[in-house]
This record gives sequence, structure tokens and C-alpha cells, in this order.
Amino acid sequence: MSRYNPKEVEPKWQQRWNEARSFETGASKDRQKYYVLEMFPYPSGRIHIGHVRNYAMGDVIARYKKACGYNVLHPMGWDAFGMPAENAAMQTGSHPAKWTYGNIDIMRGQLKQMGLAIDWSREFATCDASYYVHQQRMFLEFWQAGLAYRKESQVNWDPVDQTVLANEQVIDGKGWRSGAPVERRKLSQWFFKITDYAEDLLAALDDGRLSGWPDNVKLMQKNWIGKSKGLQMRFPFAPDVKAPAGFGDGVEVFTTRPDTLYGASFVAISPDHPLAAELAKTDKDLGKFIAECASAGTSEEAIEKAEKRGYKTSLETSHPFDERKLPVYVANFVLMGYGTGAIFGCPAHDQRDYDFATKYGLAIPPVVLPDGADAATYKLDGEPYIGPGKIFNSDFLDGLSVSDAIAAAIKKIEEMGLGQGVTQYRLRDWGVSRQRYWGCPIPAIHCDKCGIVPVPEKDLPVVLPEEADFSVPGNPLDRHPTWKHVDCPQCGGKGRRETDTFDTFIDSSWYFARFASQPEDKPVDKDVADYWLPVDQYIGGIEHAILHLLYARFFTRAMKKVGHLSVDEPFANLFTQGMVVHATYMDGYGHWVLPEDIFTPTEDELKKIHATWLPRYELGHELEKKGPGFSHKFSETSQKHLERCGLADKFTDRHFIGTANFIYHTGPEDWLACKSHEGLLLPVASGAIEKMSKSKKNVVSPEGIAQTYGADAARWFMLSDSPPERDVEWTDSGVEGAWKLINRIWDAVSAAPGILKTVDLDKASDDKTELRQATHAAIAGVTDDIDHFRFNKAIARIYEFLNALKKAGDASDWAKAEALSALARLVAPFIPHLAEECWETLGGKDLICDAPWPKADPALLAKDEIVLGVQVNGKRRAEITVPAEADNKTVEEAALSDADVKRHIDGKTVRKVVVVPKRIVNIVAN
RNA sequence: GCGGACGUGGCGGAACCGGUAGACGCAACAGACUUAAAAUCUGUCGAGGGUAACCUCGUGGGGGUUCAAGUCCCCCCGUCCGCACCA
Repeated sequence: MSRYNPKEVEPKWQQRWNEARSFETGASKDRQKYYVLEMFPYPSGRIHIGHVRNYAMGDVIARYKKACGYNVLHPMGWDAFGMPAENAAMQTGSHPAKWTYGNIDIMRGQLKQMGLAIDWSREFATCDASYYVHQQRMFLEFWQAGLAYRKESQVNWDPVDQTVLANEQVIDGKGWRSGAPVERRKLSQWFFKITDYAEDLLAALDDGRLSGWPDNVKLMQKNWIGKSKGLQMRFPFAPDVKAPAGFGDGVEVFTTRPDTLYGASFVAISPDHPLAAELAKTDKDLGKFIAECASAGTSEEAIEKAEKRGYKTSLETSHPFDERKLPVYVANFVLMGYGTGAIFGCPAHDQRDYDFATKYGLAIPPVVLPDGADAATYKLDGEPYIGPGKIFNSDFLDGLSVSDAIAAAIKKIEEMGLGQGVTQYRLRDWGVSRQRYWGCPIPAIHCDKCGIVPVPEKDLPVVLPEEADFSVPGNPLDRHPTWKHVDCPQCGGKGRRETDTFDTFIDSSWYFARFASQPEDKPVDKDVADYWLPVDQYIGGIEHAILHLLYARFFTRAMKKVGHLSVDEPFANLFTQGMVVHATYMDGYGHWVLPEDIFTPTEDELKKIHATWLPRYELGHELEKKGPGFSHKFSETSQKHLERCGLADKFTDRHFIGTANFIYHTGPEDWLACKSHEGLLLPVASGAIEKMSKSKKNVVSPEGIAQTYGADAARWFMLSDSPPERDVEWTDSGVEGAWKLINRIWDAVSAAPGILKTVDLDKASDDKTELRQATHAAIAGVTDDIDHFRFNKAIARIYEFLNALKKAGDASDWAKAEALSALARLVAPFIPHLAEECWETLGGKDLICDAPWPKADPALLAKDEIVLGVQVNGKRRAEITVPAEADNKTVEEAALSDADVKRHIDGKTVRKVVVVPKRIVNIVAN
């Protein structure tokens, strides 16, 4: 019996699959299709273990569905545009294209080593002109169809890097790379009209079109779209007010609480509101106030702390229902981007309005009376009342419930012609312009005469210039000496290319459609795309729950509108897998340490470490307990050591001890060890188990694992321990366990070489031995578990099956052959290389990746006898064995005559016997 | 602040519609094989009590519904995630 050697076996089968083109998807449409897709990777350099988990899951599904007879599409490509390539160019001078394609070559090789059942013939990168040309084409179509437009908008501008930053790239009001305070600027940008689909994107979440999506993702999308119904209405200026030019009608506000209109005591507009800008022209102090608001931080913290501030303008509006006049403020807490950028303030029933009114001494009249309160004596108790109740102090609304009053107020305002009920969304149009080089060029030309003009179809693709200067910040396309200078396609005069490129989220918004069909002259061949779409199973990280998935859903609708697709929803079933996490390690100097550099010290080594490091440790503890500025008396040994090293006085230095911060929290007896560059022994403490990241060095390389244990072991372990949607901790003992399993399977198989040639499994057997029952239970269980994405349970069942197989030493050859044949096929989706090797050794026909999935025989799943638990007064007291088909009466008699049961009901009267068929018997006695 | 998910042995986790809590794996311990170690194999493995059969307790805490609760309901505690001045 030879030991299993993945280093030889894995490449051998990868080559066979390649030669047989096992995973290239045919064009035949006669079989039922199944499209399984994992979110494609960004080519950052090397694959990491998280990729392995992601692609292993998709691979299980792909291989399983293929075995079940589906026409499976399982492609791979590269999300290849993006900032890291440009950053690399700035740092190393390597061109983004060279960097990106180089990484792709490396990562493709690594993925192939994983033995994934991927149709590599469909591979592409989004930075291929042959891909993005269609993106440009579709942009022009969207533009024509009114789905793309240009407008001025506020952006986060990094004055050092000279680029627009996404909100996520602004940290505490500063640019994430430059650290410079971010400015808000108005820029003319391209937008996609995703708000056109707000209602449908929302509706599909609930109407069954996305029944295959996890609830949490649907909820996040729902919140993101943020639908709210309310009233948009106008507050006319008071008769004696001179309205500013262009604003004669008054102030347009949005509210979800028109029931509280009688509680209004002010009107507030956003500092970014056009009316504010107009007023600032003649009011310097207001201009100053607006500037202050603009420079305030946009971080969470800043918003949290930001005080409600307002500037009282000279304007006043009339209340629509009574004689009151309401002052108009410019207020920092009113957002221009939501609603109309203006509100009416009802301090009694809104926290923000309450804070504001308190600060500026405005009236706070209550208009909602909580149930059970007395209208005559009711007073607010230091805070606004947000809950339900009856409206009062409100004339025609008095006595109505909140919801009835909302309807009544809207009706009245509509009758008065001051506004109408509207639906608002939090979702805003998708700004897609980026001042970057490494992205898809936007095919538009600016002409002084003709305005903005589309690049004619025949001139597509607009490709990036190869030469570009990355040595200074800013957009290399904009400062390129020649690229942007072109003639206007309309008038032939001098024009300039659009130098912004597309947000890379666009690239990933339709790649799944391109995988299905790749004609040269259009984005997709509609017939072929209609066959493959939607993706039957999409798999990826929860971090894409909102943006990527929402954009892809929008893009699919937009592609449908311009005639490329027939579906609304791109992904029928979505699975969000957890991350791979790993313990972090830090040495005594406070440096992160790679797991592979750590070892368990011998006793001698530990003594040496203690001699040097215990004083620091002690000190650290004291510092933790007492805070800085304490005096500490060292133990005698520590003191001697310090003096000998000349460190005695240094230990009062906070910085010095700070370096050892991490190790204070671990007992010295638990210290691990590593060696410094100079070869010195250092203590190492293990810390939080976190997402693997380069900066914390808690990474393991998939290549290293594959070298030691093989790709199969890595795949098996990634799927075995935790449920797929949860995080899994990478541990050495875990992979070793997987490696053991591989050898156990190999041992079982190699004890019966050629058994599938000597035993004819087509000849039926009426054998009903335990092994056969175990075989069919395993088939049924594993099948069900894979169908429900429970890979960890499927794996547990395979272990159980393997244990049963080992115990069944005396089973017939026929039963053994059946068991081994099933075993190989059941493990094939998880550990495909070993499965092929087993299949060959057993004497199976052809490749196992083409073999059909085993079928469970229902006759063998049904057991003749079952074991039932018997409870007395709800506590389990005995077990009885009864025929599976025994009726309740027989079961009851068997239970009552059991010796243990008799003992427990001795001296009591049996009141009731509950028999739950095939589950349990409960005897109630007292 | 709003919304959501989760909490089970030393660890990762099973437990389907409320029906024998702890499947399977890891770690640990004992034994076999070995000059020895590794590997492998066999066994033990929630806590407490008992020679034993067995008994008591036990799914974050408290209460409730039920013949029966990890599972359902109410309250509390804790962890994680999303959104966040959204009118």
C-alpha cells in the first residue's frame, strides 16, 4: 500500500481534465442549464486562502450539478481595473497594465493548481479592450435611452492627490492616502439613473424574484434604497417678505409627518440649498456660516458630535393652516441630498428639531397626545415624543390617529394646491466618473460648439494611451500631451476627450452576462444569454451585499431596456460565504509575526526568554493596573538583570515599555517564540483571531499548503469545520485532519484495487446488510446537504460513512464495491484529484468527473426496526426497540412493559401516554 | 439612535415541523505497535455524585406556554453586522 502523494497525483489529473476538455461548456441547449459563479477576483498579486474557500464552494456545486446531468457553466475572469494598479505604478514605476496582466498570469496558475472545474476558454479581464469596448457601447446606448446623464454634483475632493474620493475613502474628513483635509467641490460628473428603478429594485426583494437570496442581504438593500412616503409641500413666504430672485414661490419641503404640521415652529434649509447661496450673496455672515458647514468633518464621529447649528435668515414663511409666521433658518443638520433639502421643524416630535428649537429658543408646541395622557395637563418631559397617539391642538386633525392625520393633512394640502403626497428614496443616482487612468475611458467628447458629444460607434473602443506619467498625483489622462485632443465628431472642430474613466463597479456589473456569450460585435448574443441567465448560484462575500449586487441588478435592468437581455434579476440564488480568519501573533517588540515563523520554545529556550523579558512583563502589568506615572519596585532578579544590562533607568520610559504592550495580556507560561533578524529569541503572544490581512501578517499561503498537503486537503478543510456562511478559523491541526482523512480514503480504496472490474454492480443485489444501509444513507444525506449548501454536514456524513465502512470488514465484495464506488463519487466534488485516483484504482470507467451522481435506494433507507426514547414526565428513562411500522398501541405497550420504565412509574398512576410515531414516547404519571 | 443576526462541552460545530442535547471533526488522556519518536490503530472524553446499575444538574440570565423547550412567547445581559442628522 503506497502512501498517497498529491504532488504527483494532482498535476496528473489536472492535465487529464485539460486534455479531455472536461469542463468546457458545450453550446448544446438540449440539457437543463446550471450557471454557477463565484465573484471574480481582483488580480492583486497572489490568491489568498479566502479565494480558496470561495472557489472551493463554487466548485463543489459545479461538479455536483455536472454529475447530476446539468449542462454546467462555471467560468472565471478578472476584475482588473482599479486603484491598486495605479498605486503600484506610482510606487514602483511599473505600468498598470504590465502589473495587472503579470498578476493575472500568476493567479491563474495558482487557481489551476486548486483543481477547479472551470471553463477557462471563457476567461477575460475587464481591462481587455475586447471587454470594455462593449461597456462603452452600452454607455452610449444608456445615454441615448436617458439612463446616463451629466450633472453638477458635490464630491469629496482630495487636493493633494487631485482626485475625487469615494465616501469610504474619506477617513475623519481626510483623504485616506494623502491625509489632506477633504474639500467639497462641485464637479460635472456622469450619472446612471438607478433611481428610475428604485421601485422595481425594491419590489423584487419581496415579490419572490429574489426568493433565493439571504434575508439579511435583502434587508440591507431595502434599507439602502430607503423608501419613505410623505408629503412634498410649499411654505409660501409671509406677505411682507420680499422673496429673493427666483424663489418667489417660497420653500419646498419634504416630510413624512404632515400630521404634525400644527406643531411646526420653523423652516430650515440645507447650507447647500440654492436659496442659501442666493441669500449669501447679500449676507456675508451667512456666507461665512455656509463655509464653516462645508469644512466640517463628514466622518461618523464628527456627525455624532456636531452640534445643531443654525443661521436665522431675514425670511419668514406663512403657516399653511393658520396665521403664524415661521422663521427660515439655514441649518447644518439638513441634508441637500435627501428630499428637497429643506424641512419644517416640529420640535415636540422630532429629536433633531427639539435640539435645535431648545438651542434657539423656539416654541415647542405638542400636537401628538400619547394614549392615556390628559390633553389639559400633558407636557413634554425634557425630550420629544416620537410614539403613537391622538392628534390634538391641531384644529381639523384633532382626535385622529397619526396615520389618519397624515392622510388627512396630505389631502388638505393637495386641495390647497400647496403640494402632493410623494414617495422619496434614500437611493441616489450612481455617480460613475473617476479621475483615474486605470479604468474604462468614458466615450464622450467635449466640444465648445456642440457641447458634449458621443464618440461615434465606429471609433470604439476608446483605448487608454500606453504612455502615461504616474510620477505626480492627479489624472494622467488629463495631463497626457496628446490623448485628449481630438476633433469633434459633429462639427469637425477642435474637441477634447472626456478624461474621466468609469467607476470600476461598472466592470463587475455585467461580466456574468459576458461569460455566457462573447460575440465580437455586441456585448452579448441575446439568445445565448437568455439560455444561461440568470446565474443559478452566485457566491461571494457579504461585503458586496449592497453596492456590487445593487449595481449589477440595475445594470441588468438597463441592459434589458436597451435590448441585450430578457431578465430583470441577474442572480437567482445568492450565497454569502464567511471569511477565513486566523490568530494574530506579536513579538515582544510589538511587531506582527507570520504564523510560519513561530515555534514552541523548548524549556531551555523559555528560560532564556523569561530571563530577558519577565521584567518588561511585570512592568507592563503594573502599568496596566495603575496607569502611567507610577513607581514600581522590581523583584530582585529583575532588578539585577536590568542593572547588568544598563537598562534600569530606561524602564520608566513609557515608550520603551509600550513596545511590549501586546505580551502583557498573555501569561509568560503561554509565550511562544520566534527569532529576530539577528537570531535572538523573542517572546510571542497570540492575539485576536481576525480576518487575514497582510498588515497583521496573520496569513497563510495557499501555495505553501498545497506544497505540503495538496490542494485537496486545503479544499476539504476549508469546507469541513464551519458552516459556509460563517467565518472559519485556519488552523494547522485542521489541515492535518483533512490530510488524515485523505489518507484514510486512500487506504480504504487501495485495499480493493480493481474491485469495480471484478464485481458487476449492474447485477442487482437484494443484500440488506448494514454496509449497504450505510452507503445509501450516506448518498441520501450528502446529496441533501450539498443541495442546501451544508458542506460541513456533508463532510461529517462522509466521515460517518467511512467509519461504517471500516467496521464492515466482513461485508460481501458486492456491498464493498458499491460502497467504494459511492464513496469516490460522493467525495469527488470536494477532493476531485483524490477521487479520480480512487476511481482509476477501483477500476471505474472513464473519468469520475464525468460519472453520474449516485442514487440512494429508498428501500435501503427505511429501517426494519427503530430505537425510540421513552420519557416519564418529560425525562428520558429508557430506550425501546420496536418494528418501524409498529402502531401506536404496540409502541405504548412495549414502553409500559420496559423494566426501566416500570421502575419509574412504580407506585404512580399513568395519566396519559403520548406516542409520537418514530420519535418518542412520553408517559405522564403521578 | 434605528434595523438585523447570533449566544450549545476545552475548541469548531450537529440537533429537520417543539420530540433521546452534544452527530462529525479538532484538542486532551489512556493503551497497542516501536529501541525511540512520528505515523497508524483501539478506547475514554459536558459537570457533579455513586463500587455499580444509576441519579442530579446542564444549551448566556430570569420568567412563561406545553405531556415535552437549545428550538415558541416576554424581559434582561453579551457579541457581531448593516445604516446613521434620511425629516
